[in-house]
Amino acid sequence: MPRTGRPRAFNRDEAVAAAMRLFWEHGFDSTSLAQLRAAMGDISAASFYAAFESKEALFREVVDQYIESYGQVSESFRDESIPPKAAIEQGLRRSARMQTERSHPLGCLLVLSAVTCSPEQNHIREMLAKERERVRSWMKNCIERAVANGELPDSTDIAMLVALFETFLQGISTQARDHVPYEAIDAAITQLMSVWDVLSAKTGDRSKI
Amino acid sequence: MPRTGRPRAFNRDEAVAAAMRLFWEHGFDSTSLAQLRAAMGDISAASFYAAFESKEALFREVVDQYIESYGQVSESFRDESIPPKAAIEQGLRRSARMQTERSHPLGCLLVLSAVTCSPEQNHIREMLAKERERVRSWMKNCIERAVANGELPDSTDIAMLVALFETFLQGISTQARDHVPYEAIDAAITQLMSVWDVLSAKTGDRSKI
DNA sequence: TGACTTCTGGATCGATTAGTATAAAATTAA
DNA sequence: TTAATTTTATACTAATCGATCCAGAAGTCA
Repeated sequence: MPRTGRPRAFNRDEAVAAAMRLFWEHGFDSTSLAQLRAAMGDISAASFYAAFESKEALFREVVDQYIESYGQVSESFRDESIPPKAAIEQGLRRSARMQTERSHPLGCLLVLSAVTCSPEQNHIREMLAKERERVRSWMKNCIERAVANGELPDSTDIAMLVALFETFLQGISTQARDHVPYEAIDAAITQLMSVWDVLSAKTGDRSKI
Repeated sequence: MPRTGRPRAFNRDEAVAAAMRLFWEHGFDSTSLAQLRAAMGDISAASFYAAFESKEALFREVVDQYIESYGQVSESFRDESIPPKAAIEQGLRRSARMQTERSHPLGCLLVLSAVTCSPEQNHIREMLAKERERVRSWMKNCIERAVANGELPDSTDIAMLVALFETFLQGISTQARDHVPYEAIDAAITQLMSVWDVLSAKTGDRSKI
């Protein structure tokens, strides 16, 4: 926030939002500086590099912004104010809804925008992998909480359940890209959650002993 | 197959296999001609274009080759010689195993190599989307067969079940890239298939009326 | 006003992009 | 041996890549 000097001629936040759209739609590698600058209000290269150090720095900013906005749907997975099963179900439904909205690119930016990239940009890919790992750890904690609560039996294969829900969650991105309607995915979530009941029934049986 | 002329100094099939590795790992856009030529045995640009018209034509050849080799794991979904449930389960398990093998890039080429790309290469993306659509139709036929067989009730929401299994199937690619072990995904498949029993139980109940 | 600070337009950087032109090399067929 | 055919090496396009330089514009502050 400079107090002196010539004021910036474009809105920085809007520019980041426009960049997010492009990275989300086309991925990091396939989004060019020329495209970015055009979408950010036809700003010059000098203006771009003055405001955002580099393409990579802008992308990191976009990822942060994504996590704080659209990515909030994943917060359900670590919401301990609701029961574990409801947390997972809500997280899945909100993710499916968000990723199929037509007001922005389809799918999840964290899954799609650098799942493949050139060897030089491998750290970008790893950065997104770390973000996915964060969500995975929330999911794991959520299921561990269910076991601790007695909702799921002690014998529950936690890694298996994490893989089950995470695989589905990540699959939503490609499904959304393939224009599978929200309603179909939402109905699939309902069905997917029935495995929770299959597992929890075992605890219920044991409690009757 | 030319009968005359100077013989090709490199093995065409091996070159396509090497190109497949690169496209699989880095995606269409992020794989450069220079990388391709280096991996294909340090062939010259002239040799490349003489043997494979263009980067795009090579990619199409790679996709065909992929479908006829690694992609065969999806054939289970349209194998009518085994019951529908077994067909889906086998397709998922084989896909998970293939995609987690370390002898080649992780995940599925059809899902990963052009899920994002530049606007100019959108037809490449659509080409892969069509291939995924083919698999989706096999899955749909498979489930329709189960309904026809009475394995699943007439009331079964087919689009929902297709979405359930397809979302999981496509999610395997990202899971594999994130180094989730095969064992976890395989165990998740076992659990996922339990929803089939939940649904088929309804038919079973009705048959007892 | 003038000093200071920041941003912008425009030209440009070297490197890399996919793809080509040309002619020699290496083969088969006549 | 010669003609026809195909691949090769080498050099080279024009365009684009991300990024930089510099001079001037447009502000704030003393």
